[in-house]
Amino acid sequence: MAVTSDEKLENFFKAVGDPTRLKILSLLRKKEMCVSDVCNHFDMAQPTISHHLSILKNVGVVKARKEGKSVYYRLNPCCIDDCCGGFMKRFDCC
Amino acid sequence: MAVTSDEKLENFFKAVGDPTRLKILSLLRKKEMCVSDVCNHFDMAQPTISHHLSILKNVGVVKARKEGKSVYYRLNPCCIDDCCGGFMKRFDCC
DNA sequence: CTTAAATATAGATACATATCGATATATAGA
DNA sequence: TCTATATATCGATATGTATCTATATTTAAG
Repeated sequence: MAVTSDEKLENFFKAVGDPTRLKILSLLRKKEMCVSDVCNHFDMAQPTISHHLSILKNVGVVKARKEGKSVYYRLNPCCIDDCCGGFMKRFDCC
Repeated sequence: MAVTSDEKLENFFKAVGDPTRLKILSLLRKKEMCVSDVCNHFDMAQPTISHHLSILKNVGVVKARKEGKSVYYRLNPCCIDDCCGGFMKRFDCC
């Protein structure tokens, strides 16, 4: 398996090293959700949530799917596997 | 095994989500190093490196040992295992 | 075609953090 | 004890980022 680059790891860890985004990921653990669903779990403006979702999407830890007026976000566990697993492997933690 | 808290994960990911600190961790992969050893690998002032090392130490991913005038830092793989492994487990990535 | 709803983008601002130089602290050696 | 070396701490500054409001974009419904 190819080694995960430092840059990818850095961006991934930066993305998940934020309390709001950690909570969003936990929300998406069981089922996909559209933006307004996610918003309902936070006391933040909608553009703020959109911004967090786009950061998560950019690193690949969530994926988006458009349906009608809504955009549904879902978890992409492969990304977590790649980054966390790759990081652990680098330090012989597995 | 106890679940790793969101706060611990957040601080761990914040700590490793930085290019300088990622590189420091890679340097410590094979052997422990004192602060000035680490400094020799960067084009940064010594207090900056000390600051990065203290962040890594605070989250537990490195440990420090004093010997004479020097302070030696070494990797603590258990912490990586806990955080990355715990995160993967949370999302059924293992 | 017009309106309403869902989401994204833009611009502004406040807060966090990375970095530096100066300096304090601790320790070994003369 | 005095000096030199290694590291940490402090205060200042510049850069990055989270957040907001306002607005643009897209799509469904009437």
